[in-house]
Amino acid sequence: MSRRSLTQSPLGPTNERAQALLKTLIERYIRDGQPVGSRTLAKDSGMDLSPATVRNVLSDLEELGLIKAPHTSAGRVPTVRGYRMFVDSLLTVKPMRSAEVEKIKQELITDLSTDHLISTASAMLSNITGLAGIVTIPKRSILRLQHIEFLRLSENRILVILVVNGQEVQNRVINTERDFSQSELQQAANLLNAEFAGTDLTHIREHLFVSMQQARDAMHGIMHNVMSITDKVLAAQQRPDYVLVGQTNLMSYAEMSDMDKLRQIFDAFNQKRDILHILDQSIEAEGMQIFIGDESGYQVLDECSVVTAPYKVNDEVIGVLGVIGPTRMAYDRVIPIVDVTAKLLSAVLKPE
Amino acid sequence: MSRRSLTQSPLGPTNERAQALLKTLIERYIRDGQPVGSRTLAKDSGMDLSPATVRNVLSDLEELGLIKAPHTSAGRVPTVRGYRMFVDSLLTVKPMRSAEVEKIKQELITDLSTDHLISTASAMLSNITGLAGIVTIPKRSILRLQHIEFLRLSENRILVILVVNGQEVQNRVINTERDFSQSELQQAANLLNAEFAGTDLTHIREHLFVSMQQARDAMHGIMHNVMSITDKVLAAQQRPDYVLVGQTNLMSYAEMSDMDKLRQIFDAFNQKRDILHILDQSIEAEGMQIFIGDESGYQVLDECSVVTAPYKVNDEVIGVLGVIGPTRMAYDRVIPIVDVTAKLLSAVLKPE
DNA sequence: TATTAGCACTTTCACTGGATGAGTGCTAAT
DNA sequence: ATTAGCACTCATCCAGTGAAAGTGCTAATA
Repeated sequence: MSRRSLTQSPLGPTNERAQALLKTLIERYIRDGQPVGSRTLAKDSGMDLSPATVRNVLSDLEELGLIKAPHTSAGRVPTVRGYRMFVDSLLTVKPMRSAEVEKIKQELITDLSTDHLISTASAMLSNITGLAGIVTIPKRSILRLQHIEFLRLSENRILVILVVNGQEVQNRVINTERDFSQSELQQAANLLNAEFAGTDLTHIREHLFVSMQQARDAMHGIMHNVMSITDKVLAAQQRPDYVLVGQTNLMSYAEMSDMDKLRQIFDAFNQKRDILHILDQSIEAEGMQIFIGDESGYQVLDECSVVTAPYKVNDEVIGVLGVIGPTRMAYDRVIPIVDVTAKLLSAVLKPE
Repeated sequence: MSRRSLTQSPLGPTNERAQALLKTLIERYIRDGQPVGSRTLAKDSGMDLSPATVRNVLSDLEELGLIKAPHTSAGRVPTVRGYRMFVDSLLTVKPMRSAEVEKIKQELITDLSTDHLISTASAMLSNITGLAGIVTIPKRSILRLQHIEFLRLSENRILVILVVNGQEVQNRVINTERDFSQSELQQAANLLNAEFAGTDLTHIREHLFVSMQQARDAMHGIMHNVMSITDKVLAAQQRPDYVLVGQTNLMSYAEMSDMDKLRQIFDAFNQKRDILHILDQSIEAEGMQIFIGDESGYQVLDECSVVTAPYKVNDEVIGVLGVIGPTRMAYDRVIPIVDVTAKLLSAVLKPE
């Protein structure tokens, strides 16, 4: 009995047929969003089976929790578990058309600043997939100081300009208790540049106190305050963030027609907290991740899937990108797109 | 006959009653979004009139194009012209609660950077009105150079850091034909800082060529290239932009329940072009502006109103803020909120 | 023993035809 | 000038109906 064999060896050769049917069912459902019935599936499968036979198989699949029927006389629809099996073992990915790859490549290499690069990548993802594209701001754990500069804005505010990794500039305004003259600041900057140029920011912080001791003796304690300022600057780490493009694409899908639901999703995008948490998991996994429906652990996204891939510099993961769309997205197309885009972005970000 | 007198002197004392009824009708409609009928209006007006009388007046108002009936047996709904008359001459604004004013003030003064200030202002507008808040990035026409700095990133890329107006920092990466050494750049920066600190950027550009002539003679033409770089930098003006907060608020309104419409509006927000054009008009007008429905000239916004006010520094308009919401927004509450927020933001931005 | 034809059954969907209610415009009375 | 009265119009709700789609089960079949 097919029912028992499927349970016993869900991937075994005995059920090739059941799996093939599951596959075509999901492909069909992804294509046009309608529940798929036995008759349609029998035709679509190309397996010369009668609808009745298909029905038996569908019944088994339903019992396994891979598909379900919205109501008695509708066709079947994949469940989260169904999609999971689909992407894990049934999916045949469609490689990207080389024209598309080329397009992304072109767009990315003509870009200069990191910030703009991120936006472009997000836009590319969104455009090509027709879903929402998302790219996190890279968090460089190796922040090699190239140049630091202090600028006196007013009596108790100092602008700190940090150039790191030969690419990025960070501006931070900090408040101080006492007034520093521009020449004092200049001195401090010179010292720091001489001492720490090319060093990782975290290293600088560690060594700062040692240097501070020496400096105090040598320079009448003037540097003491400056150093503590520097420490302040280094402590203020940038909070994680992302660039999201094309959320309006989601509005085209029927499963998002519920305004309340949609609003909750958009609010989650603005909130950023939950979304970032999902993306974080992809950073940790260091590989592609696919969250289907409520697998993400967030109720709001229970009709959404998230496909992510980390991007790296020097073999270190510094960010994540991906797409967000309805659970019935075209995984076979989307997965390579996300994958390739991550690789391309990694390549472009590679320090020269 | 009331019909004729209304046409002849639309603001005359003869029609105080018609105007009062129009006012209460609109107020009522703004309150609960349902077409208002003669019976309800008769009660609401507090004027001791029979529904029949009210009907006659409504008939007149409809003929004047101030209200219209969605269908025969529905009540009346204000037209754009009706809203226009309402805000122009019938509206009694509700001053903000001082607690709210205080809240905005607190939020704004605890903020440091200009960028963050803009975001906060936008968020405040959105929160208090329950609509979408929008604030343009200030465009300072007086960009007084405080400090310029060149940094060699690679053989043909230079990072330019501009500090202007003692507040803002602008980073620009430019590509050059030939390689400049850091010391060359340092020289150039020193020269520029000595010569132009405190000067307006546009002035600098004008005088740059004169200085260039002199410099060429004096410095063997090394400066020539640097100067042209500087010119390049100054030419690249920042493109206008805005911060929009709370677009999801719009999804609560029944008139936005049409997904297509909503999507078009959101797309317009992302496009930015049309929205910026509307905001520009408020810059030029130098005062509060209210665009009701299609008055904005954009089809997508035909069920939206935009209330804007410019904000200034030193009596010069440098940006616009406002809210976007459905045409039936609570103008009496919204108008003072936008007005006050603009004034508060102006105050906070005042250079020290 | 696996497959299939046949059939009764269920449920959605689209449509229909009142019935209801809200609101209007007109007319005639005040 | 105002108002009561009334016929009329539309949207909305509801129940009912028939068609379409699809299922599960049973019995026949290869």
